[in-house]
Amino acid sequence: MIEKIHLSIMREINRQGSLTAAASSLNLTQSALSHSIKKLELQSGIALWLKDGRQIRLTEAGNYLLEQANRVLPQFERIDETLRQFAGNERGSLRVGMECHPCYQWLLKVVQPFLAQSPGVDIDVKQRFQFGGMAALFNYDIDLLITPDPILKEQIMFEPVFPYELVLVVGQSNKLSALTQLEPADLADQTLLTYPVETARLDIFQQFLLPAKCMPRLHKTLEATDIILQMVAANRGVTAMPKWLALEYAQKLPVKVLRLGKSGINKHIYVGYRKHEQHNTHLQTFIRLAKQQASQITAG
Amino acid sequence: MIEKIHLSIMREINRQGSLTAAASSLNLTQSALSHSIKKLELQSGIALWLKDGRQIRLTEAGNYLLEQANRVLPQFERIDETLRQFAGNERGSLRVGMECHPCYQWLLKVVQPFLAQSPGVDIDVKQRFQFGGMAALFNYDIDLLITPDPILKEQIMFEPVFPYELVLVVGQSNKLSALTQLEPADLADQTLLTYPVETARLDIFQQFLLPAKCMPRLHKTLEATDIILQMVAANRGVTAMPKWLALEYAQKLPVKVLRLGKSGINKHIYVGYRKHEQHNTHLQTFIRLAKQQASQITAG
DNA sequence: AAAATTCAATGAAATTTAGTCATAGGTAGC
DNA sequence: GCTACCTATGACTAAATTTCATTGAATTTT
Repeated sequence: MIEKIHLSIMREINRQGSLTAAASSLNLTQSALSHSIKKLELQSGIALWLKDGRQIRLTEAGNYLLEQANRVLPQFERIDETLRQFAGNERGSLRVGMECHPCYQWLLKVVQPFLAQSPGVDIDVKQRFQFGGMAALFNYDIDLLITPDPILKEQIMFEPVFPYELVLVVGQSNKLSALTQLEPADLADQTLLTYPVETARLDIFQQFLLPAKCMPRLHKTLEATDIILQMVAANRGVTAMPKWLALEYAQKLPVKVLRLGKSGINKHIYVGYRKHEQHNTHLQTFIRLAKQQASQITAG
Repeated sequence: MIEKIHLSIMREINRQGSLTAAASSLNLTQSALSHSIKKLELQSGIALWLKDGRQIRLTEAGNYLLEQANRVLPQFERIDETLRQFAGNERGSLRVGMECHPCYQWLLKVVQPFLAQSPGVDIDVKQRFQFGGMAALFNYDIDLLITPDPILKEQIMFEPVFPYELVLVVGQSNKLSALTQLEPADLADQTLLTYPVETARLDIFQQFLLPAKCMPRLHKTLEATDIILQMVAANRGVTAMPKWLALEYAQKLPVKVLRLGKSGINKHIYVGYRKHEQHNTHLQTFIRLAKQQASQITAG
């Protein structure tokens, strides 16, 4: 069977023009090379060189093997180089899972500087999980989970990166827009618009409506944040979202931002990762950039 | 540096799902494989597998290497297979040199059955030589030389494969067409059409005209046999060619075939090859088919 | 829950392989 | 014919790979 060393030998003898030169170029003695090629020709059962006195000429099979050497060896060199990059943390990918729909805008602002400063590292964002974000983290489907609802587990580490207040957004023509804060009962005659996820994961239900045993008149789900906001602006419903995002929309659309309850619903966005990967460079770079971006938004 | 064995290990562990299974599939002990992968990871400076208890999962770098293994290893398998074909004489190529323009038609009839019976063997025909066919044979530019004029040399072997008579072809409206044979002087008022090669290699000059110190009225050269014959048929000149070929044309065109001199010019086509290659299978196959084809033409 | 089974890791020993050394036989150029 | 250079070969050595024997750990079976 042909081995990589055989291809190297073919190439080097061809480059150098003689066994002796090729041998020293391969850091071998001439003797070693002579033994090697003899064995190679014996094993493959075919002459690769015609040796006429001290001049060496490739046979047809030898020429074929040389061509293959010139084709295959660069592939090995490329593999070596790429592995070196992996080892030097200059290459890799970070698979980010998102359990926080409105965070998408913010994530984009983290991804951009990350890609800029780590040219060899790719980012993949996943938003749908068959068994939830935690399971995805456990199963190595993702490396980082962005979620407002961390589940404490032994092998997973969570860090808060972004404090936010969940607020209600209503159209300016909505009767609620007269208020600055509201109580659960105020939603009894409203249409609530949310992302299409289980109510167990919607804080407006878990932390506001359910404790007060209230429900909105209607609950509709929509995929896209922009469309939800358009609906709210047209007074076709109300929605809950992080204050920083709501304020951004309030600049462009006729909507108003209301506090939920007296002290507001205050939450954090967390990033979670496998504990034993806490020293992963890409992971930490990403988290650092995430916190940085978050503080800019919070401050602004 | 990554070696072929490393790629094989990556692929086999992935295929088999465990070290133990991969080891036996590679005809190694589990221990050997364990040592190998440890060394590989140590050398490359990067973990290729995440080992959680007894279950093995590829890291990102490992997955990359696996992909490369699945890409590169088949190339080695292909190389092995091709070399095996070379060794078994099922592959190769025969570079045929031609110093006999009109033989081209005949050569085609030899090439066809050759290619049919040696599917792995290619034929390359060369007709132009910087320093002549013999030099090409010496320099390994060709493996076989087809020529009517063998030059006897120590290391080159020639065999006659095809006896032929050189005849003159004239148009039916040419005054010479009344004859059945002619003398050198008869060409004194004729235009002679030949291939564009040195007169030293044209037998009509060497063996017919020059000994009698005669010359044709005009000597024109043309590349293509078919065009030469068209010219002859239109009585724009006369030409010399092997009788068997001339007779073929005489069936299709208004031309007549004349003997050159009383007993005609009788020649042989020879094949020459390097003596030490006399047992080369492809060479002998070709020569055998050539003789066979020649005898059919001579008989017919 | 205990026992049995399967799998991977490890150190030491054994084996195989590859390489070196020393030398001989050729070829090309002077 | 001399010299320099190249390749081939056999004996020896060093290095690597592989095996053996054993351990510890994770699953599966009973």
